[in-house]
Amino acid sequence: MKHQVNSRLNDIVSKIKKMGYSLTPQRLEIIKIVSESKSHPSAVDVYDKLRKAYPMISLNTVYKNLSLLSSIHEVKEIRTLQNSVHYDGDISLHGHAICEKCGRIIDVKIDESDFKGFFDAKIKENFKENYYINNYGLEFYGLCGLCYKETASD
Amino acid sequence: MKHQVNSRLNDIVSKIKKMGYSLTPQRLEIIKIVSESKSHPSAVDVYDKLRKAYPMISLNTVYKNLSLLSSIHEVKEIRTLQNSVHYDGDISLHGHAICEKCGRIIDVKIDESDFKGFFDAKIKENFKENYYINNYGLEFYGLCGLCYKETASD
DNA sequence: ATCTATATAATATTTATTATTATATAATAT
DNA sequence: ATATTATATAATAATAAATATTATATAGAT
Ligand SMILES: [Mn+2]
Ligand SMILES: [Mn+2]
Ligand SMILES: [Zn+2]
Ligand SMILES: [Zn+2]
Repeated sequence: MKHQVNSRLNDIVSKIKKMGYSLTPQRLEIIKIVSESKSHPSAVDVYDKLRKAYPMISLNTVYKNLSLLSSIHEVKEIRTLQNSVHYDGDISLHGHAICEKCGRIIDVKIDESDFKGFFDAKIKENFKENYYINNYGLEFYGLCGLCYKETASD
Repeated sequence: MKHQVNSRLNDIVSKIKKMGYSLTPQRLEIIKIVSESKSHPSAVDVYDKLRKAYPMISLNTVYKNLSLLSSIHEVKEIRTLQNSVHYDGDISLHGHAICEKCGRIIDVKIDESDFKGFFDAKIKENFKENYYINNYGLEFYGLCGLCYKETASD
């Protein structure tokens, strides 16, 4: 719902400002696109959307800003098997189902209690000392609904 | 121990043959290297090791064979944040801790009961119909022991 | 031994990403 | 407001991993 999207946007924007980065129109637009998207776009996908509002935008600028957002942990990078990086504006706890054929990425719900019961336990038993974990990834590779149907009908 | 490594090698070799692929010396050597390695090598890493025995080996051949092994699910591809593909000859159930600074990949133990309790449950509740999962990924991103120490002493 | 299919090697090309540099704009101070 | 400075953007060039192409070599089959 709109309300949540906006608060997410505000969170990112205020973090950007607090950390001393300037808020340019291009940067704001990139933040909007990536935070509102549900489709895990690549840098080029973001670039293509941007060009409507900013026809002169440089792809480099997109990469720079997505890297910035990633470095402050406001977007998550996802790597599919067709080896380009995709960006997720939803940094909440969840996993991904990645289609090995078409590359489509869809969200997989994980709730907090699952996390406590599994990830947290794994971290505790595997990384006792001198190891700092600040992120996790959970992926299910296979065939998405569409590609599954195609394969079945061969 | 040696015995297990050899049976693993035999498994792959017989699968290769059964599927109708020919077993060339180069291919055998690549299978040996990747199935015996514990360090999750990249294609170039494998290439460099190969050159001792086969100075004329082509990098393309390495890529082709690693892709082949991946396609028959006898090696797993791993992507680090520095965006090159690494190969894991150990296809048993386990996760990876990936260092965001140096890219080092180390194994994280998961036992079968954990898997049943978590992955399997997630698969069942998220992918009811028309979705085929044949692989999973579990990663912990952070700083490895060495990089952690470095950062701490800054 | 010959034939045919497949694998390899050498080379060229593609594609995603990063680096460089010049220009423009935002934040800040005057 | 204007000038100053630091940062961001745009245009361009460079890098590096992976893939495609083609010719040669080799494995497996006849
Ligand atoms: Mn997501
Ligand atoms: Mn491993
Ligand atoms: Zn698909
Ligand atoms: Zn490290």
